[in-house]
Amino acid sequence: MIVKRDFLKSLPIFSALPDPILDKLTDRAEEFTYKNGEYIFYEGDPPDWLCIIREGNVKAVKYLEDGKEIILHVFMPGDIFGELAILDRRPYPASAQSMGHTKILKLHYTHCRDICENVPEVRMKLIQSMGEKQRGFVDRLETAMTTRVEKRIAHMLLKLAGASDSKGGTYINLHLTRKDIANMVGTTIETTIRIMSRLQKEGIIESTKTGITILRPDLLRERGGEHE
Amino acid sequence: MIVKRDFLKSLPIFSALPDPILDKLTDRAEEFTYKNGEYIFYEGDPPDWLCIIREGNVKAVKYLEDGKEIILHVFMPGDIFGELAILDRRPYPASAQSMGHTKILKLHYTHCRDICENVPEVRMKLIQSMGEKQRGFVDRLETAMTTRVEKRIAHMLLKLAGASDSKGGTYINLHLTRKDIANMVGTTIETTIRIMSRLQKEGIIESTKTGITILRPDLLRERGGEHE
DNA sequence: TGGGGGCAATGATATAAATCATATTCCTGG
DNA sequence: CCAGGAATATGATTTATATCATTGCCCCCA
Repeated sequence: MIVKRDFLKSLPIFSALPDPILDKLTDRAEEFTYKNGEYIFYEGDPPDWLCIIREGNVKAVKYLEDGKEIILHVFMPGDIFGELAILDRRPYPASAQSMGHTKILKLHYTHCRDICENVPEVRMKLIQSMGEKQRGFVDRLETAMTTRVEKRIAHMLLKLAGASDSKGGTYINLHLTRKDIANMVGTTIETTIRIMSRLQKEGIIESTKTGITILRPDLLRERGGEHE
Repeated sequence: MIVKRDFLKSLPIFSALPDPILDKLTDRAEEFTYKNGEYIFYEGDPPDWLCIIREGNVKAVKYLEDGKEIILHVFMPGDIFGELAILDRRPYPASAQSMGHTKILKLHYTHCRDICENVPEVRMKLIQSMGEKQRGFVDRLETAMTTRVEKRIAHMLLKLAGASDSKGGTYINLHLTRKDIANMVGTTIETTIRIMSRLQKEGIIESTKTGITILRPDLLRERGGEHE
């Protein structure tokens, strides 16, 4: 399985790994495929797996008592999630749900914990990625605390365009439904549809089946930043 | 300075530290005092210090372009903040501001980084505390994404009461202004005042100069949880 | 000791967004 | 290839909350 090995090697976290250890890791990494809407794990599950996205996208979701869904984060190909599993052994704080068809590499925590203990570079990378995540949450909170919904959506779109690898951060290579967007910014589907339609009519964004293009990042930033 | 040493020893993170290392650390820990509103550090500062609260409270704040303040977190006595300084060396993502009079112990990152490298127990504790923080953010986001302001406030009060060490989690030992509360849940001062007054009139909470008592946690939970 | 600035309180009004209601289109799985 | 559920769209109505405006209080310090 040369391809799997190369994929692991290509990840920043494992790039410094000596070959023999990498081989063993490759051996132990199990690949799974998921269909749209399937869960990789549920909130509260014992955190036994560290997951890496090979293909597709995964959303971290949480459900309120009234059934309302909150999307905490959208993971991209190459992203690692569930890394708390290795570091602190408490239950997953959210569920991980497949968006469309995905391929996920899973590593059992016992395997990578050893590596993490023994290879300082891997440990460092993992800690750095936790730091990244924390900064991501700060940003996420900033979005969520903004009152006007249009601002929240604008902020979120710009952020996603930056994260999704694309020419100049203007294309969001993701199939997001209006419901997804609503659950990311904490509003209703109807409001999201109205605002997205307005942004589209004004020529600021273009929304297709495959993704969203930000035609005028400048104007969108204005929407996201100013106090009207 | 026996007292300072004992204080450090009393912290979970340093409790496993061998005596000689603890002594050295005690020596290197500098104590500072801050008045209400003073900043311990600013967003964007180089993250040179790990801070521990000896007395008082500190809020982690961020400012939007329009000057609006967002309170990300309120730290309690014994809490550690700025720990990203040791782990990943990127600028602080938020400012730390003193609430009332505080005493802060500061450790330069070079000093504790060595300890962190060499004493696995300390490293573990630190990573665990990062995990805690991440879970805290998830919870924070959950609050922020709730639409009704009353729910958000109820959720936040219950959370604070749990964090603040008090008999049965019904007393918030903190001087929060209505503005603080507004900035924690992302609303205006007026709306906060109205909702807090209502909750007080209904006998659910009691607000005094020194803190807030939750008289009816059950009713508050209802407010925070139900869909009206 | 007296003023002044921050904080709480409250009313009136405007408005953004939730809610309710219905179509229409679009996929997708059988 | 068809049916039916999901997603998009749009209108009407209600409601929560932002916004504007004013007042009084308290406490801090000059």
